[in-house]
Amino acid sequence: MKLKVIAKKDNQEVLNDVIVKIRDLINYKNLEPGEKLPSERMLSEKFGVSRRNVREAIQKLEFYGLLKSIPQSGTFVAQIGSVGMNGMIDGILSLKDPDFKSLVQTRILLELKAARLAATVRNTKDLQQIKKALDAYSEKILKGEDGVQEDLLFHLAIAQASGNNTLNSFMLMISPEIITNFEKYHVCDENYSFLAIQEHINIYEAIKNKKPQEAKQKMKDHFKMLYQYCYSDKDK
Amino acid sequence: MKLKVIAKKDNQEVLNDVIVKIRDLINYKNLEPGEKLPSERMLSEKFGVSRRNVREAIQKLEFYGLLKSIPQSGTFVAQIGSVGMNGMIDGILSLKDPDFKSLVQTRILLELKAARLAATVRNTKDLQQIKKALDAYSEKILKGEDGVQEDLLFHLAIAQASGNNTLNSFMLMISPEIITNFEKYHVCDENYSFLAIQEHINIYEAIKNKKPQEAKQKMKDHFKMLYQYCYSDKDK
DNA sequence: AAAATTCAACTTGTTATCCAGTTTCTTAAT
DNA sequence: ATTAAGAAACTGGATAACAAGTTGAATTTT
Repeated sequence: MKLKVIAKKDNQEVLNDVIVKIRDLINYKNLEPGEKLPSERMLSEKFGVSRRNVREAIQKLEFYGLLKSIPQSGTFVAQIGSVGMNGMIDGILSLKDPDFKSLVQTRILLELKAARLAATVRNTKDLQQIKKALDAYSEKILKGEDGVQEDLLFHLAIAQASGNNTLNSFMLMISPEIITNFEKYHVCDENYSFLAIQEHINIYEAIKNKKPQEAKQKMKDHFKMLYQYCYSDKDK
Repeated sequence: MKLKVIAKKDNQEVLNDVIVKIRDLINYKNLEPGEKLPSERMLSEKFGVSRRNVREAIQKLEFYGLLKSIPQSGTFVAQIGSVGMNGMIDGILSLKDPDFKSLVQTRILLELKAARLAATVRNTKDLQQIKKALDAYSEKILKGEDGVQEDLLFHLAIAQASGNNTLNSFMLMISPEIITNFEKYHVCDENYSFLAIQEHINIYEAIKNKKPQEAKQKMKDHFKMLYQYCYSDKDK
């Protein structure tokens, strides 16, 4: 009979609803940067949702830097005016889950930069970490085993060596998705993995010798196969 | 007298502690991808922290794709092996708040790519949005007002037009930090803002005419001043 | 004996309650 | 009238209790 047609909105939907309502409230009340929002309790009552839902919405907006919660005091509008606030919330609401193609595209972008930066500012400890990951990968592949994880760590070590926090954290965010997709599509077959060892060595050497442009180029070579692979047939 | 020296660890610290303990537990128990962690209650008891702290840690690890919580069932290790898991958690724990320099560096990187992509795949609606933001910015500046937010929306519209979800969400993440820093350091003085109008127009035209390389170059020109500005004196 | 079923013990997610500071309004003293 | 002190009401955060649903073993049926 399915009488529950109306019932039980998805949690994601109610979260977005609350975000919209908070946005509308800020607009309606003309709340300016630094001003205080009504308390969580009042909002939950006004919106007809649980306080938990309100908290989730606030935390999400806090993640994107639009609100700022202060314990035992209140939740405040960040130093972003009405125009920016509305534009950003629209953007946040229309965000879709990333597709594999966009992931790879962005990953390559980040990694080329990371390689160049790492070759410029890397310190001795960074280099050791990269070398360690490189050796671990080689060992795995030469034993005929799967080296997806060691491959990832090699790239993460380079991101870390880049000294760019933002870039590094972005790399960490996309890493799991990359791994699972790689394993799903079996991107790294045996031939590829074996060739990749030398490519890794090339990248490592360039970083070691502090040659930014070369590091970038070697990384580009490394991704060439991946790029073609992803854009040939596996791109859905 | 300050007898509370030992007391009240920072919330961030206890969160990281719990993450470390979860990592150690996974290692100690040799939990493999797909296997189930002990329940939140058991973990909170074992670790001597509240269940809330455990939930926070799990949610953070879930954000980075390392765990997966399933309602009324349990929390499971993602399809990432021990090596990758440990490496990523180390990376997550050693993440520092991004500095302004790394933000700008990364922003420029993302925006050059976004401009190129937008010029390739933009549709009519995307273009309208960009135009709208462009006009709003011009209007503000010509009235002698501050246009930081409208400037941001212009760039966000391009990121959206790029069709790259990952890139777009990264742009949204760094936007508020960019805005507040800009306003703090008064990056956009009147002269700069006025010149920026023409630069925006140049970028828009290139995207409109579907000329990727030109779009990238115009974006680069646009950032030239910003780049120099940030790397001259304001770089702490 | 094997398969289907029931039920009790656990699981996460949600709601309600409590807590430790903050803020603000009242009140009293100067 | 002004200011300072104090208490009461509020606030976000932490904790505890509850609900909804899954799992798996014990039990019944075929």
